[in-house]
Order: sequence, then C-alpha cells, then structure tokens
Amino acid sequence: MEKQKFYMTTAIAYTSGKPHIGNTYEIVLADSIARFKRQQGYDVFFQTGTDEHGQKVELKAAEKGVTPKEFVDDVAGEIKRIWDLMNTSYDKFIRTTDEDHEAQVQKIFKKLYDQGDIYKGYYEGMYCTPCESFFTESQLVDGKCPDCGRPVTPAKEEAYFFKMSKYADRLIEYINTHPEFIQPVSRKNEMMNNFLLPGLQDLCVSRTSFTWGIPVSFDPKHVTYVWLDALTNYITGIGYDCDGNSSDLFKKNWPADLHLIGKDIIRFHTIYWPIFLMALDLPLPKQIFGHPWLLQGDGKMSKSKGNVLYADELVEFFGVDAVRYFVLHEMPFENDGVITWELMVERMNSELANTLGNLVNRTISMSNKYFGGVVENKNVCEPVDEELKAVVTSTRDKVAEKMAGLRVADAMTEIFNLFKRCNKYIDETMPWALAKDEAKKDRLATVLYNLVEGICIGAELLESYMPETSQRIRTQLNAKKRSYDELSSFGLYPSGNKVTEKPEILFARLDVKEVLEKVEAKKAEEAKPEETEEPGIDIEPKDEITYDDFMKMQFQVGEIISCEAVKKSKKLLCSQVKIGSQVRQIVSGIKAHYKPEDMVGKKVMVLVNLKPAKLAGVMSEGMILCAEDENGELALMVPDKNMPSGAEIC
RNA sequence: CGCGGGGUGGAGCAGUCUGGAAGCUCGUCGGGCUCAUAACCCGAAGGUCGUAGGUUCAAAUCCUACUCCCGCAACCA
Repeated sequence: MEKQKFYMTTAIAYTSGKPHIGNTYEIVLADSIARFKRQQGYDVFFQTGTDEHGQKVELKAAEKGVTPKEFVDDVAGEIKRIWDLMNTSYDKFIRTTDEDHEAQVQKIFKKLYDQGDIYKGYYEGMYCTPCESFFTESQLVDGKCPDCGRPVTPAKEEAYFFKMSKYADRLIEYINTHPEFIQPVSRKNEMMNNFLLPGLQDLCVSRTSFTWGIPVSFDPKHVTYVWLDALTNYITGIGYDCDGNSSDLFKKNWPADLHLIGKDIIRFHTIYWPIFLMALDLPLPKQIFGHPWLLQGDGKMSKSKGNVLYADELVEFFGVDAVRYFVLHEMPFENDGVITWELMVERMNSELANTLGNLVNRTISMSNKYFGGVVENKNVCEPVDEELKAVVTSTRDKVAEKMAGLRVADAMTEIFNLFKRCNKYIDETMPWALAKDEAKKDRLATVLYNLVEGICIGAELLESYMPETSQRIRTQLNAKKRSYDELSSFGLYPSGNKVTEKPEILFARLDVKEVLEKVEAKKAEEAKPEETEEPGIDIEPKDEITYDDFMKMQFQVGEIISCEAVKKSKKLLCSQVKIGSQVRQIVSGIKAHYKPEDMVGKKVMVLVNLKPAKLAGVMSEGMILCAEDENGELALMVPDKNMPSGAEIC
C-alpha cells in the first residue's frame, strides 16, 4: 500500500533579526507533528523558511551598512542554525529570495493582473516624507508620524490591489462547510465576524516606497508587497508553476494538509491565502492552526526590555531536548504560555530528571546489580503486571488521539503517565525485596523485563518530541527501533538482551538559584561593554528657534505637595504642584516610572506658561519636565542644589 | 459603553462548546521505601470555580448585570 502524503508548513520567519524562543516554538511544534506523522507511516513533506523582503529589512541593512541581500543571508543563516540546533526535521527551507520563488511570484502577479483580479489604483493615507511611509489615521500619534514624530501630509501612492470581494462569498461558504479548516475553532468566528461578514477590503499588493522586494514584471517601479510574496512560498517551495509545468512534488503534495502559524497571522492565512488560491484555481489547504504565543514571565518579550530569551541560550543551560520538552509541554492549546528560567528549571527537575531520568537510571542499575545487565522474561506473572501492561499498550492510541487534535502538550502528558506508571510498578513489586529471596529470582527477572519493555515503548513514543533522548534511552537499553504498529503490543524486547553497564544521567537536576546566578552573570558580562561606552542617544533635530522663542517659555521650580494616579488612565499621574505662592494641578504621563507617593516632596522643573489642557478628563496646567532614554525610561529633572519653589529656571 | 483575552485550593494551568459528585503539575504536611539523580510510592490539608441575580431536578459549564487583571487602541503638556 502506498503511503499517504502529508504536507505541512510553518510560517516563514521574517529576517529582521535573530529569532527568540517564541519564534522558535513554532518550528519545534511543527517538527513534533511532522515526526509523529512519519512515525504513523505518512509520507511527510515538511517545509519552513524565511520571509526576506520588505522595507524593514532594507532599513536594517542600511543601518548596518550592508546590502539587503547580505543582511538577509546573514539572518537566514542564523535562523537555519537555530532550527538545526533544535533538531528540527524539515525537508525544505525556502527563502523568498530564492530565484525560482521570485520568478514564480512575478508570473503569479502577472497572471492575476491579466485575469483582472489585480488592478492598479491608489494607496491613500497620511504620508511621512522623511520616513517614506504611509500611515492610516489610527496609526498616527498626535496626528504625527508614529516613527519620527514629524508632521504627515495626506498623499496617495500608485499601487496594485487585489479584488478580495470577488471571492468572499466562496470563502465564507468554504469555511462554513469545513469546520476543521480553522483551528482552534474559536478563531473561526473571529475571522467571520470581524472581516468576512462586514465585507472584505481590497488588499494592496504592491509598493513603490521601497525597492527590496520582487519587482512587478510589467511595472518595475513597483515591488510585490508582503502577502502575495510570502504566502505563495507554500506552493513555490514544492515546485508550483504558474504556466502549468508544476513539479511532481507539487502534484503529489498540494493541497497542504496543515499550515502551522502564529495566531497573529490567522487572518492572512484563512482569508487572503485561500482567496489567492481560488484566483489561481488551486485547491485550498485542509487545515490552518493558529497557535498561541510563548510569553516571557514579566510580559511580552521585547528587545528594549532586555528580557528576550533565545533558544541557543536555553539550550546551553538545559540541552536541546529539555528546551523542546518545555516549549511543547508548557504551551496550552488556546492560551498563551509562559516561559521563565524558574519554570524551566522546575520542569526539568520534576518531569525530566525525577520521573523519566531517574526511572531509566534505577531500572538499568537494578538489572546490572541483580542480573549483570541481562534482561530476561521468565514469565512469572502477577496481577499487578496486567495493570502496567494495560497502561503501556494503550498509550500509543491515546497519544495518537491527542495528536490528531494537535494537542501536543496533552500527548506528551500521556507518555509521561506511562513513565509514572512504571515508577509506581517498581514500588508495587519492590525488586530489592525480591532480590533477597533466591526463590523469587525469576519473578524479579520478569519484573525488570516488564520495566525495560515499558520504558522501550515510552521512549519510542517520545521520539517525536525528544528525538535525542529517545535515542539515548534506546541505546542504554540496547533496544531496536520499533515501528508504530509494534507500539501497542507488549513483550517485543528480546529476552536475554543485555543493557548498558553504566547508565548515564539523562537529565541532571539543577538548582534554581545557581541557574539564576549564572544567567545574571552572563547578562552582566554581555551588558558590560555597553555600559563602559555609554554611547548616548541621537534624536531628530528640530528647527532652529530664536532667543525670543526661547524667552516665551517660562520654567520654574515646583514642589510636588500631593500626587495621585488618574483613574481610567494607565500612564497618568495627577500632581498638585506648589510654584511660588500658587498651587497648580499638573498631569504627567509617568505612572510607569514613578509611584504617586514617591513624587511627593520632589522639586521638579515645570513649564508653567503652557496652555492648560484636559488629559483623560483631568485639567492640567503646565508640564513637568523629564529626560527620556531610548527605552522610554523617564527621569524627572530636579535642581542640583536645594532651590525654593517658584525659582525661575533660565 | 473602543476591540480582544482572562479571573478555578499558596503558584501555574485543564475542565466551559456537548450542564450531572471539582481535576492536573509544582509547593506544604504526614507516612512508606531504599533500587535510583535528597529520587520514587501512598495519604492529607487547602477552592462559596471573580461578584450578584436568573434558567434547571442539577451550573465552573447556559443567560443577564457588575467587577478586577492582561494585551492592542487612545490619553503620554
């Protein structure tokens, strides 16, 4: 019988920088599914890769003083290195700068244009000339450019658009008749209610504001904008050809069985991508799973907070499989998961070291101690054995069931339940007691045989999630690889086989405190060069002003006599400030940096003749001045010596 | 009334769609055991399932109102 094909993909990673553990989670998750499908006997094709075009890359490259191509070569290499480090078994790593991809995207663009799905129009919005960027009204900050803070002007740019509305009804119909299409299902309503039912807007598919992209073949001042370029990787990567000369690989694998993506891009995969495919007259992918995020303990990971965790860093401390275990097991199905060093250590100790590592270790030790490592099935059975066997032989199907629903974490729990049952079995049978009675030697042998067999099956099932550990256990037990079919029957371990003489520790217990100290030390070391340099910050220069302009502003020392948080606001504090003989109420956006009680008593620099304004409904009569660094950290400006309130600052 | 997610024993979560004796991991306490990585096994304490109403024989689960927390948006004088 021919193997059934299974084509799955991850989203392609954007090459703007090194991927953190959250990005890495996706490829590991995908890998576990791919490996499991292979174990089940599917002919899997697993594709991942990088999305390398766009303005951000262009800018980053310019900052670094290299060409965009050099830049993405570097980052793509880094991404691939981390994917490989995580031991992921992808079959194809596509880059959107690959020649064949670029050629196909151009052809696809032309075809869609020729058949009238793409038309030329104008992209309208607020334009920031220095940044060469368009923004929508809602993106503006204070009516100004969110990036540089300078004024924007209404403008329009020539652009190509895709007629989304043309296919919307067909898509709605498809989604309604294929309940498994969007996973988790809760996302389906979100898409329907927010985008499909209110009516789809046409999608802008080209840009002229930057050049690092795939040029539109018949209008080269345009480059293809993001989605038409990125999403099509799923078909170009396996050899789709727009002119009908698609490869055998494509004919075999399309439509994809599973697109695994982050929940933030569900919209693009469940709306735009299917519509592109309809326009190309191709079948739609069978399932799209938007997985949740892996978050850092103290909020979302961000570089400016300096709390970003990277896969290679974690691997250095815990090893590849422990990190794989963590991200796979700690992620809930729908909600975001959390990762911290503390949690990582805890999981490592309790599940990996205690439950699994110790089980393997004690079993092998006993086999050596009592039988010189020879594991023999003497078939002296007792009722308790049946319970063990029942758990062991039923685990495969339980795992399969969880995996069918993409419940990877739950699948792993099933496997660990098997190992826990083995630990319990040791206590129930008490091999050390049997060993004291020569007459019970055969019973003892049987018990150890059952244990080894149970561990073998558990280890085999672990293969998809922790391939290296699976192999290490197999090696220590001197066991052969087993097929999927063999995982539901008990007793295939060859009787009389010999396990290793020296069991090695699979996972060493770690001390939380030590780990944290090491992490701190490492961070401190990395931070050092920066601190010694203190590079300073450059900000956008403003237009020159005259002395008269300056003299228009009046600054005075103010003493904060009371301060409270503004209700209904997250960032605002409302202070009563004594300036000379009068008291003014001033609202400031510094709640994140100062507590109200810390403000009281401080003498600060105040711009007093600023026109009063309401903030979050509260009147503010002036401005308390602060210095701000590149991370948005604020510091109040206070006089160097004690000064009376009301003293003029000039 | 901006949009969304969430409030379940000390901590982190499942269970909510498809009502039917409140579960998992960690932690705490007590016990057992000594093969093993101070590990393993058993037991216990600890929850009015955010609050208040409603539907029902029965509500963590369905309905209504309210409240608090977290993202995004806005306010950042």
